[in-house]
Amino acid sequence: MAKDRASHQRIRKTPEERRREILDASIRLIGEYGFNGISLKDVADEVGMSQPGLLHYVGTKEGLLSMLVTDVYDMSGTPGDFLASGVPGSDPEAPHFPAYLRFLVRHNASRPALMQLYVVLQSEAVAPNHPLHDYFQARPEQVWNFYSEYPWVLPEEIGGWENMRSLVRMSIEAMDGIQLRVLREPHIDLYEEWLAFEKLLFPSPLWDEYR
Amino acid sequence: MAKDRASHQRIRKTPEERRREILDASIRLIGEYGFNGISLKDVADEVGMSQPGLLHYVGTKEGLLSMLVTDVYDMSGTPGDFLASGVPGSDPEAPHFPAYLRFLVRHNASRPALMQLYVVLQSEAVAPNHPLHDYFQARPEQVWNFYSEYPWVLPEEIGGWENMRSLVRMSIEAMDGIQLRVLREPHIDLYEEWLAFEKLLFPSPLWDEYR
DNA sequence: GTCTATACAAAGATAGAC
DNA sequence: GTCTATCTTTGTATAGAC
Repeated sequence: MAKDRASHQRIRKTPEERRREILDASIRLIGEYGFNGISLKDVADEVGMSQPGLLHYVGTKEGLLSMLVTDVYDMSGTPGDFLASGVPGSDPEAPHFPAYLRFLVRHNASRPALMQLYVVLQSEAVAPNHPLHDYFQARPEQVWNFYSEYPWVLPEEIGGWENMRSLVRMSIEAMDGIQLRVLREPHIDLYEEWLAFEKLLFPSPLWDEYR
Repeated sequence: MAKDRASHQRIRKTPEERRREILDASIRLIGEYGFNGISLKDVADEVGMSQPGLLHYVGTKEGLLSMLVTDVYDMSGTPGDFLASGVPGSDPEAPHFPAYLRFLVRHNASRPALMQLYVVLQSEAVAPNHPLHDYFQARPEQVWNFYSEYPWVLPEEIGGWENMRSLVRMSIEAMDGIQLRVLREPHIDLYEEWLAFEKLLFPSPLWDEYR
C-alpha cells in the first residue's frame, strides 16, 4: 500500500491525521463548553499531546477556531450536496426548496456534535469581541445569496424567489429554535419536529407539488 | 424628603441601591459577553467599585449568577402579570393563550438587555458543568406546569390543554429562534416576526375567537 | 513534529486595615 | 461596606532541546 516510498522512515502519524484529530476533539469540546469555556490544554489532552504541541498546529487559540470554521462548517450540507444526493426533489434542473431543508435537517441530525457546535458558537458570537462575531453577523445574507444561485421551483402564487426572503428567514429561525431545544431534550426527534414546522411554513395545497 | 430620619448620618448608597447597580451591570455585560466571557473585575469596573468590594455582595462568581436568575428572570412577564395587564384576552376567568404569548413577546421586546441575557445564557448552559445547566434543563417542564395552572380558553377542536404540549413547545422554539436572529439583525422587529409565526401556529378559522 | 521549561498575564478568592 | 495587598491557579504563548 504505497509503503515502499521513503521506506527508510518510521511510520508515524501524518500531519493530516493530526489535523483531523484536533478538529474532531475541538468540535466535541467547543460544542459542549463553548469557545470561552475551554482551554488549549483541554484540547491537547483530548488529542493526547502537549499544549505547545497543539499550538504548533493552530498557532493561537483563535487559529483553532478559524481552522474549524473553514474546514468543517461550510463544507457539508450545502445545496450542492443536496443536488448530488438524488433524494426526491433534488433534480438539479428543478430542485424543491422544502426538500432541501429536509435534507439539511437530516444532515444535521446525523452529525449532532457539529450541530451542537454550531448552536453554541452562534450564541456565543453575539459578543461583539468574539472572533466569530463578524462571521455570524454576515451569515444570513451570505446564506441567502448562496441559496439564490439555484433554480428552485416554487408555486406560481409565490411570484418568484425574491418573495421567499421572509419564508427562508422563518425557516432558519425555526430550525435554530428546534436545535436549541433538542440539545436540552435529546429525546425530541429533530426531524419530526421540523416536519411539524414544515407543515406550517409550506402548507397544503399551495406547496403540494413543490415540497 | 424624609431626610431628617437619622440626620446625623452621612448620605450614602444603600445596599439596595448597590444591589440594583450590580444587577443592571451584570445583565448588560453577561448578556453581551456571556458568563464565561466576563470577569468579576469587568462588573466591578462597570459599577465603580473594586473587585473584592463586589465579592462582598455576591460571594463568588456563581453567586452573581444566582442573584441574577432569582431576582430578575422569573419575576416578570409571567401569566400573572398578563392577567393583571388588562390587555385584550387577559380576562382572568378566561384568558387566551396566544394573547399571553403576544404579551410575552412585547414584554421581551421592551427589555432587550434581559432578552439578550436569556438567549446567551440559555445556549451557554448547554455545557453540563455550567452553573445554570440544571436550571435550563428543568425549565421546559417547569414552564409547562406553570402555564397549566391557568384556565386558558381553547377551541373545542383542540380537546383540552393536555393536547397543547407540542403547540406550546413549538411556540417556545420559534420565539427562541426569532430572538437569536434579532440579536444579530436588530432592524428586524421582534413583535412583527412573532405575529408571522402566530398566524401559522394559531391559524384561522380555528383560533379566530381564541387568539 | 513534539516535548520540557518557563515567561507573563489574568482571574477568583482571602486577609486584614480603615 | 469598601479598599489594598496578596495568594493561588489557570491560561496563552515562547524558547529551545531532541
